[in-house]
Amino acid sequence: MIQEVEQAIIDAVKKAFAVDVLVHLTRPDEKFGDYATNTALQLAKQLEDTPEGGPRAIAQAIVDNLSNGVIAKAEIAGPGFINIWLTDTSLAKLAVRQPNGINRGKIVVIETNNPNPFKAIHIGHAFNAIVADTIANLLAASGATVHRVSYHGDVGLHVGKSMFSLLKYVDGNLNRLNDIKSEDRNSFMSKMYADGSAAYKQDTSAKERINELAAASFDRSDVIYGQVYDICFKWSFEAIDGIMARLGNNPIEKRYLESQADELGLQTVKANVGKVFEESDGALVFLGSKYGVFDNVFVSSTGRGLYAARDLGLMELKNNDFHPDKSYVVTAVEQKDYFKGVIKASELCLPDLNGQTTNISTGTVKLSTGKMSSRNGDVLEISWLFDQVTDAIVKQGGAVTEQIVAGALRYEFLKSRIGSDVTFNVDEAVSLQGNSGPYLQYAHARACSILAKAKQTTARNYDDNLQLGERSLLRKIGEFAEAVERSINDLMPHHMCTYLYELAQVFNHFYEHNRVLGDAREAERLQLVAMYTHTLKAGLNLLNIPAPDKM
RNA sequence: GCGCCCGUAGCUCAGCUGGAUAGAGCGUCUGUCUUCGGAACAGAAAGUCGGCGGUUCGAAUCCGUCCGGGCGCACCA
Repeated sequence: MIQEVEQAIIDAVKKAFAVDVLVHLTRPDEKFGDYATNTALQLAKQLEDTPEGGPRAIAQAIVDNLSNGVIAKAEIAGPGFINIWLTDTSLAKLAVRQPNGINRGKIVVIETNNPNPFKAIHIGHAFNAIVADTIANLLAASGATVHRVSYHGDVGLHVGKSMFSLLKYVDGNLNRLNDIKSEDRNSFMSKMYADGSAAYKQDTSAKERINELAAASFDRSDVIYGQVYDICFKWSFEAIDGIMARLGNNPIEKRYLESQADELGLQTVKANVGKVFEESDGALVFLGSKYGVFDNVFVSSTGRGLYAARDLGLMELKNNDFHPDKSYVVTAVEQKDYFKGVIKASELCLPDLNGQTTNISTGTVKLSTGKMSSRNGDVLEISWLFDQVTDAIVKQGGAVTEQIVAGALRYEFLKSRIGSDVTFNVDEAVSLQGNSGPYLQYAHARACSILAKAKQTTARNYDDNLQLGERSLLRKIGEFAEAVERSINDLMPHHMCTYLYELAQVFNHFYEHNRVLGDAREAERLQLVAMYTHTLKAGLNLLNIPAPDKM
């Protein structure tokens, strides 16, 4: 349909001016039609002898030569825009169009969560996980075969810090751990890590001890150490999996651990010393400054592989497991430059993986009180946020369901453009009105309730006789595929949120002003409502937000 | 110091391959309720799009510069 309109304009320009143009259609304000184009304005620049009357005259010539069955009306407006109205039948066809599958046949692997064990899961983790999971959905909607994986730091300094506090707490008696109730474990782990971090900073003997405990995380030969580690490791992943499920994330297919990536990464770095990496102060470093990224240590002077080496190893593991065309890693923006370096290094020593990995960075989640820091224990734990949303629903007088809680949280995190900082406002996250997840869910449930009460389900063709409110709704439904395509092209879920919110607004307006059941146009309107619920649900599904029939 | 990002209504944000009167939500104020679900709808007030300069018929959008804020820059992850 869009191509038909574009072609009609191209043909008209050819007829009137004997030149080829690129036509760019936009979706203008509804009062300006279904599509608009500034082709005449562009043409004014391109044509050597501009006709008398300027862009508006050019637009007139185009409109005069416009002939196409899908266009009902074309008008010239403003400095020379051409506004186009489709026939209602064309609009109805647009409304059932499927998005383009631009990634059909491609294999994609994406990390959809990566909180570290031995630390608390906070809202920053939730934010990243929700964004990554939704991007995975978008990739799947574009036709790709998507493999969801996760990656976690199970070894290293942060483990040493937590183990320092944990071993002190346990003091040889494992029952002390077993006494901690499951709902308290996340904050317990958070405290253990924060205490360990503080000790590391303040106390040099503690620092030495923590370094030993960090090294011990690789072999875990000490019996008590191993037992405490295993218990807390299990707790951590129970918490991670539970929270990811509560957030509505799809399950992962494979979990990677840093301890698994370590050996491969270390080998790769060592095999490329002299070519890609150089020795410096006993460490193996990548001199990224030669390539416009910063210098970074991959292997420490003690010979241990660091985070960067493990990321290299992880790339190889993923490649061996899935042979993907693309691999996405969603991280906080703090790691943006770091990833540029790792990706650059990987291009040099793993040429087969060239162009495979893309780092998508999400903005920093900040609190109104300042930046979150898990080192200081200054974080908003995700369970606390679940409770806040639950309370807000109760206050509203609604029935609390996991679907609404998850919907509220997901939508809040997805509705703004990814990449820039997010100042996290709890009151707004918890809001159920206006531009929010529950608003959309409600708008869905309400429409479903009309359909449930309807007796007839006759399908109708729209013979270019739609009433105003009906046409507005159909027009908006017809933008669905474009919204999906926009989201996929940019890998930006917020485009979908914006569209769905507008769609629900148009429906709510329609709902207030047009009686469906018992009206003379019941059949036509019922069909519209059915198309609307179908579209809204499809959009919410893309965001992994449940669309309940009742709430 | 070097590099990257951000600055749009009181608050939180859309809009950025340049285009029509810069749009939402929250908050504030005013309405709608014998009708399909009021988590709704209708309306009002609120903006030098950080400042200045440039490119252009046309700039929130592109370029330069300054101011303000954030992040990153060698053995943490």
